[in-house]
Amino acid sequence: MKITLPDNSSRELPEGSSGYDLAKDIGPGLAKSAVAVTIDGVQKDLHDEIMTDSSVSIITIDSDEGLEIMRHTLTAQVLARAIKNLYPKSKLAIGPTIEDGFYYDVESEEVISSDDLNKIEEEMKKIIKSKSSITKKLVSKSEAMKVFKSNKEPYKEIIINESDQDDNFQLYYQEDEKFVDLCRGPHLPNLGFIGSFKLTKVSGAYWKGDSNNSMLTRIYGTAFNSDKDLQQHLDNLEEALKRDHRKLGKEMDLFHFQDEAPGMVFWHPYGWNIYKTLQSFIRNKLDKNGYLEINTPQVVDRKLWEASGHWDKYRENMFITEIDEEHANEKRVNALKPMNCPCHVQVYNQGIRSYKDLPIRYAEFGSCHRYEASGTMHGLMRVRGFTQDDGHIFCTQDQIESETALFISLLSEIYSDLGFKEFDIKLSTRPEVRIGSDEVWDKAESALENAIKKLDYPYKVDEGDGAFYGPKLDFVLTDAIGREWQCGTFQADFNLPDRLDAEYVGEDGNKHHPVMIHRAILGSFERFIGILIENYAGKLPFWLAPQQVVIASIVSEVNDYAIEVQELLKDQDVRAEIDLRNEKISYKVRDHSSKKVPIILAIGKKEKIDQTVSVRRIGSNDTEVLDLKEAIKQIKKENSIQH
RNA sequence: GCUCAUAUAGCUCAGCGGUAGAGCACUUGCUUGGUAAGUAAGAGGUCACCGGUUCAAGUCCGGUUAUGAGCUCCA
Repeated sequence: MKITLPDNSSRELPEGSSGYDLAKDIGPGLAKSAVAVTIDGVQKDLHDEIMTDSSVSIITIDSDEGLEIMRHTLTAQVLARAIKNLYPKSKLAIGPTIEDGFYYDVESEEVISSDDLNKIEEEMKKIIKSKSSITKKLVSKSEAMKVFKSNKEPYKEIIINESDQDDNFQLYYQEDEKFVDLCRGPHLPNLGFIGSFKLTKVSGAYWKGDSNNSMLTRIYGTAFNSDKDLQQHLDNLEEALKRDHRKLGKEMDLFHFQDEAPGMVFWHPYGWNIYKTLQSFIRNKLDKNGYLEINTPQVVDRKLWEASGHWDKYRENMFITEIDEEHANEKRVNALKPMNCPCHVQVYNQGIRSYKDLPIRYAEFGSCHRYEASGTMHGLMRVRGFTQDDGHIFCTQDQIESETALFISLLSEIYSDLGFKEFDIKLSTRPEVRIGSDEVWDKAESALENAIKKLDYPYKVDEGDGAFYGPKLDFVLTDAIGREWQCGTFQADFNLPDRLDAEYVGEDGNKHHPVMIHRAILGSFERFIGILIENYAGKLPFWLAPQQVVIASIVSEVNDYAIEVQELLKDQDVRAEIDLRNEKISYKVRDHSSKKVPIILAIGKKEKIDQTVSVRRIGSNDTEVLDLKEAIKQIKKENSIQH
């Protein structure tokens, strides 16, 4: 039979040859590092027989595919077996690979906690030491069921039962045949290929990811082909930990949380300073882009939420308020707004709108409250009280495309100014359950799509992921360490204007419902500031930094000069502070460096006499002595780059 | 909301049945020092909250609240 290789060359091999035979035929080095094969695009075990002409490529251990197969074997054959050895009563569920690692879900009567990971790792090492080969048997559905019934593995039975295939269930065994796992394969040919690994954490996870199902114990691990790669990965995790905005927020004295108000931020002066700077930056951009800023109530009668549909669909996430009966002369139920949109429609509805008024772009730094489930909160990233850079555009269907284009260019300008040069766009189209005619959806979807195309941005389409009320665009930015954050959103809405009776008088003299577009660029200030802190590891760009310059005196006799420098900087709207403490300069440098102050100006006798300053920038160990006037000029310039 | 873990001084953490500890930060004294921690002394705690076991509970047990890692959720 004829085997075609990836470089389009071909070889003749006898029928029934395996990938291993092929590798051997090509060269001994390849045979040594081969772990699996791809036959006509499908991954197979290295020793699977090939019966017909096909195109085959060998997967080696050092390839990405090989690494993934190694992780897969590690979890399904080694971790699973180790768990069964240590916890014989446990039931195996599933054990897939994930980015950088793998996990295995098991049901266990005994509690397995992170303290037990060492013990499990040791057991895994014992298993690996055997360097056992891995073989498989192909069995029918009924045989597979029999095997796992006798092994008392109910989750495997469920998996087999729910499968639509009747034959070719793959059972993988190690040499001693004391352990068997059901698996789609492929696996390593033997355990000698297992590299360096570490179990990282243990947590709960629902069977099949459904919160109605029972909670299983999930054991996570990470694995690489070499110790070096593993260490690199662990170092990266540590680096991410160093950037944690909750840790930096404490160190930089930006904000805190406390028990009495879970999920609500107590902003400290420096943190609030970042917030204010960011807000005025956004406000300025919105003003220039035709938005009209408004402000609407926080506490609104349930009647409006009933009319908008939130009372029905969103109530479990709403903070509902009641007025103390003793003091109230009327009983009414209010809710803290979880969204601004219904209130924006109320503003729109005051007065009669003409098609000539459209588009109307309302913006609000809308303070919202949502009752998030307790386990979901996470620092500034997921809170219960937050402020959106929210906006609603009321326009005609024909204006959707031009509004989309305007929005995207505003968004990309803002992201770029904030240091995020690239972002991805995701277009979500009509879901199965939706309102509005197909004709309207056609029009709206193509309006969004055309706008992106004309701006020549790449985008992905997520079929069926739109809201029931209209298609949407999501904007995902990538931070300095490669993590993705969905921030911006642009959602057409055919529903709410109708429900809340928003209308305009058209050219034809008749009343029509406008399209309403919900849009945000940052998402929420709280979350975005969290993202900024982590992206910059606390070292915010000069214009965003809460303390921009600290003037540190080296000896007390120059304190008056330090104050003079501070005043000059303050005159230029620079946030400058002085440090006149009776401490050594190295102490002061350490202190302010750890607080991520962008510029430290050290001042001693020499500087006072020469009317200079010694400039030290965060992230640099060098200092530069500059003429005072020149330094102020430079700092002023730096502060104005983004505005 | 679910699983597991955690909660001790302003911060980071040790203590794990027998009268509460360290480092840093803070206050005071000495020190005026040239770019990431000078030095000595002092002050600082209902050991998250409620209950139980015990002669005796930060310490063991139960509950509550919050936090962390995941899961689920985030029209």
